[in-house]
Amino acid sequence: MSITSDILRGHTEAIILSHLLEQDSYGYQINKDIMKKTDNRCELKEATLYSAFRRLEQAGYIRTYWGDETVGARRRYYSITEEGRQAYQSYKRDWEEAKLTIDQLLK
Amino acid sequence: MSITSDILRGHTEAIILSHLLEQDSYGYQINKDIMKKTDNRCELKEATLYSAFRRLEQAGYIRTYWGDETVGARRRYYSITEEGRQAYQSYKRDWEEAKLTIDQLLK
DNA sequence: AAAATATACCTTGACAGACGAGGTATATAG
DNA sequence: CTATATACCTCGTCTGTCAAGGTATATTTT
Repeated sequence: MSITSDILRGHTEAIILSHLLEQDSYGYQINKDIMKKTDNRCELKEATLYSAFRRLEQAGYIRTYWGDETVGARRRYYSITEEGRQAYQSYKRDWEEAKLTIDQLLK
Repeated sequence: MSITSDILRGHTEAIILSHLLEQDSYGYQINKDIMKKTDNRCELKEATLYSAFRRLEQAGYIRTYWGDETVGARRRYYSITEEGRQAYQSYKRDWEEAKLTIDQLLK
C-alpha cells in the first residue's frame, strides 16, 4: 500500500526540505532515501522530484552545486537556505494543523 | 490559517462521504457544515464540491434525489451507498497510513 | 567483448482535481 | 425595490504529478 499522488501533492516540497535539513544531497540519493525511510510506501517520481527542485530553487529555499566526482556520473547537490528552513517550519505547522482538521472531518 | 488546496486534494471525496455517513444532505448544507465543523479552516469551494459529487456518483458511491421543498429553492440531496461506505473505509485506512508516512518524513 | 544493470542527470506533454468567475432562480429583510 | 441569503450549476484556467522518453558513465553478468 503506497501513498497516492493526490495525497502526496502538497507535501513534496516539505519532504525534500526536511531531508535537506539533515544534510546536503542529490536527486538520485534523495529519491532512494525517501523510499527507504518509508519502506517503499512513498516514492517521489523523478519528474516530480525535479520539478519540485526547480520550484524550491526559484523560491530561494534551496541552492545547488555540482559535486566534484572524479569518477562515475556527475551529481548535482542541493542544500537548504535559511529561507528554506523557515519555509520548512511553516510547512510543518501547516501539516500539523491540516492533520487535525482532516481528522476532525473523517470520523 | 486555512488548509491549502494542495493538501485538501485527495481528501475531498472522503470528507463528503464521511459527512454523508451521518445523514443525507445537499450541497449548500454540506459546504456550510464543513466550514462550521472546522471553524472555517476547511472550505470546499462550490466548484470543487460539485465536481466531486459528479465523480462520486459516477463511481456509484452516492445517489441523488430532489427534495420536496414546496417553498424556497429546490435542493438536490445526496445519500451514500453501500459501495460508498466501503470506499470510505478504504479512504480512511489510506489516510491513517499516509499520516504516519508523512509524519515519518517531516521530522 | 557484448549486454544488461545501476547510477546519475534531464525534458516534454498529458492528465486530473481545485477553483475563480460567471450564470440561474426563489425567498426574506431592510 | 434592492440587497442578502439560500440553492443550484458550468466553463475555463492553473498547477503539481507522472509516464515516457532521452543522455552519459561505471559495474556486473553472460
